[in-house]
Amino acid sequence: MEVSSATEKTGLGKLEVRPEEHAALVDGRPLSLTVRELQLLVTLWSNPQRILTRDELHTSVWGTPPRRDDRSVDVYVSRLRAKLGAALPDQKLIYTHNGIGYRFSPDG
Amino acid sequence: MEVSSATEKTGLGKLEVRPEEHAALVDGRPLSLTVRELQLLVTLWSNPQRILTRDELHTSVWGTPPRRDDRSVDVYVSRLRAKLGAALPDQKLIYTHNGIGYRFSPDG
DNA sequence: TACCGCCGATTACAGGTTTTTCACAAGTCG
DNA sequence: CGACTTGTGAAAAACCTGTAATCGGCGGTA
Repeated sequence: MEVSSATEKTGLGKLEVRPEEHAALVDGRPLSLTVRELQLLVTLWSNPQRILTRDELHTSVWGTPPRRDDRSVDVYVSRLRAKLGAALPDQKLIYTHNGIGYRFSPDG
Repeated sequence: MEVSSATEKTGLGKLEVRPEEHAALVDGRPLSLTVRELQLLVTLWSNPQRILTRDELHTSVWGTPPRRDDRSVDVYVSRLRAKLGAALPDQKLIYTHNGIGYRFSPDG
């Protein structure tokens, strides 16, 4: 039985993001992300280890700052987490910073 | 009852594509594909795991980018799926990426 | 402890958009 | 002619999106 070299040691798959190809891949296989989900992932992934505010995220994905009490960012983070979690169990990629926003950290 | 060695374990037949021979075979038996259907299959099959836009697909098969609101690619994907599905039940080969295009993934 | 308010996480839902599929007319070629 | 292919239009189905509603955890306070 063959396992990719990425998984055989760590048990963790590898995430690749390819904005030009409209794709996010886990072990070479594309995830089924919607356009918004991918935009959000690309934004987070482009700023690893950095805490992005909801304002920044909304502006980057939707083009405008969020209206007051807008929860779109949270909802899409949740949807993204669900799909990433299904493809990469045991790997936490998106961290919440209370009162501020979110952070993408590939390493932990 | 005899089954080919390819199917006896997995229940799944094997798809071969031979562009030079203008043929697509399932367990050695040629599918009855039209020229366009075969061109489309070859294009998809040549780019496994890659999301191809309608533009790319139309350009590859028809030689020119699609006109606005052209749904030819969708229609031929549908026809291709029907024939592949008849020959290879329980095998999903062509995935839709909403708002973008299609992807050929032999493995799942 | 019990209660409350605050936030983020998740689920539900309605509207809109995109894709899928079917039917048909026109074209091809023996 | 007869069988088949091709591209288009349109109805039906599937999916995406944004908002609202619900859930759940945590901290403060009495």
